[in-house]
Amino acid sequence: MSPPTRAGPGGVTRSARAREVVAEGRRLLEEEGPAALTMRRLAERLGIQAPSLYKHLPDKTALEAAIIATGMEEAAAAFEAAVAEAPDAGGSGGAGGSGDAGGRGGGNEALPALAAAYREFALAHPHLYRLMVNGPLPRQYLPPGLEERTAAPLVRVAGTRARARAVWAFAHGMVMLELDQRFPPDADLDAAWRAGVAAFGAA
Amino acid sequence: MSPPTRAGPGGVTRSARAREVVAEGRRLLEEEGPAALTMRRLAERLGIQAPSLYKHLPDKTALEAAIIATGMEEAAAAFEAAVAEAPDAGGSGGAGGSGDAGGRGGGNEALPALAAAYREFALAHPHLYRLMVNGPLPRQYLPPGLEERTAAPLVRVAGTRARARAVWAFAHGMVMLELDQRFPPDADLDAAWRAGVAAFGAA
DNA sequence: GTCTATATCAAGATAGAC
DNA sequence: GTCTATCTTGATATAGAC
Repeated sequence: MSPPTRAGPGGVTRSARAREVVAEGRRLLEEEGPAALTMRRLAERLGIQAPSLYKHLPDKTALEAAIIATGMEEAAAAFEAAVAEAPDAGGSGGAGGSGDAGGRGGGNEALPALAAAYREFALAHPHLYRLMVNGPLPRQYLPPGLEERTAAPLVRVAGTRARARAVWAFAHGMVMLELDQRFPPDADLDAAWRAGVAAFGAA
Repeated sequence: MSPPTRAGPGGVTRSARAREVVAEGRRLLEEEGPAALTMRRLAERLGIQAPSLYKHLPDKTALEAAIIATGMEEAAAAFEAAVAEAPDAGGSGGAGGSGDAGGRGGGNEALPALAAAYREFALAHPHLYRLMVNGPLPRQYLPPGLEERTAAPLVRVAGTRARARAVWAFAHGMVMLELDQRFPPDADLDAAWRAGVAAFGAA
């Protein structure tokens, strides 16, 4: 029987064992942070020696790219669910195409829901989020279309691309400043989120 | 005669030589990025050996904190100038205190001016900006009041603290996403900035 | 204020046997 | 798929002489 491989990120075929390695790498990252994500520590957790990892992954950047891909899949699903469940929004699913550009007028709940989902994901996976957004995306190692899929819900809700980028920047900035503890300890971050969402919702 | 020292960051007295070391460290950082900012490379640029640096600075984190302080002073001055020069805004300078809270109504030019100054500073000093905003501020090593002074122009322009934090997040997010090349190469970033500034200006 | 010598640590990665 | 042995690199920092 042929080995149980599947198409993986970037069209690279990856073995089942490789997927286990990536999964353990993600666990290590999420539990102990980026500094702990070394080939040695990962091998230790898998009960093997570090050089053995190179039988499954070409190098560390491939490991990181694969971890990023798992995070983006999850984030995309969470964003899609948030928009789908919000009233007055993309209830028609993703098949409709370009017809319904929400966000016009006042009563759309999709933007707050999406903002909440974004914040929730980032705070639930701080180290993963940082890895995902730090520096240029390793696009050549990611499954085609994944980046677009992750961004799609926001583009739909925001109306225009310019607004989508501005809203993304707001959410990303809020999350990073919160994770980096740049706000005063007594700052009301819920209020800041509301202020931003209100500003973009009003226009 | 006593050595020409001055009060420095955190109230620590620092020698003239130490200030030269910090200045060279900043140059190194800005020219070659954070990975190049090592004690060895810094010493090399100064024409001395790495261990000699420890006669002037206790350790590397103190060096980074001192570099951050120089950046924050410059940023604060730039933000103050931007607000002061904008029409219908803080023309009365910084002495007036709490009286004029701009940003109400429609015609205020202070917010766009401040946003432009923020972007300009970050893009002119990308590595320095990253060092300044990456991770928690080393507040105990910074001159007292510097953080507040840097934030003050935005707080004045935004009206409320919640809005100030939201606007900061937007600007920070835009800058980080731009520096990290997370937007598509053909994205119209000026339009995204305008969309964000318009949203916060309209409310 | 600068030097030499050195301690300590840890990283990514390769070669080649089994 | 895993192992051992090893290479290569590079970092922060200390001790102690001058």
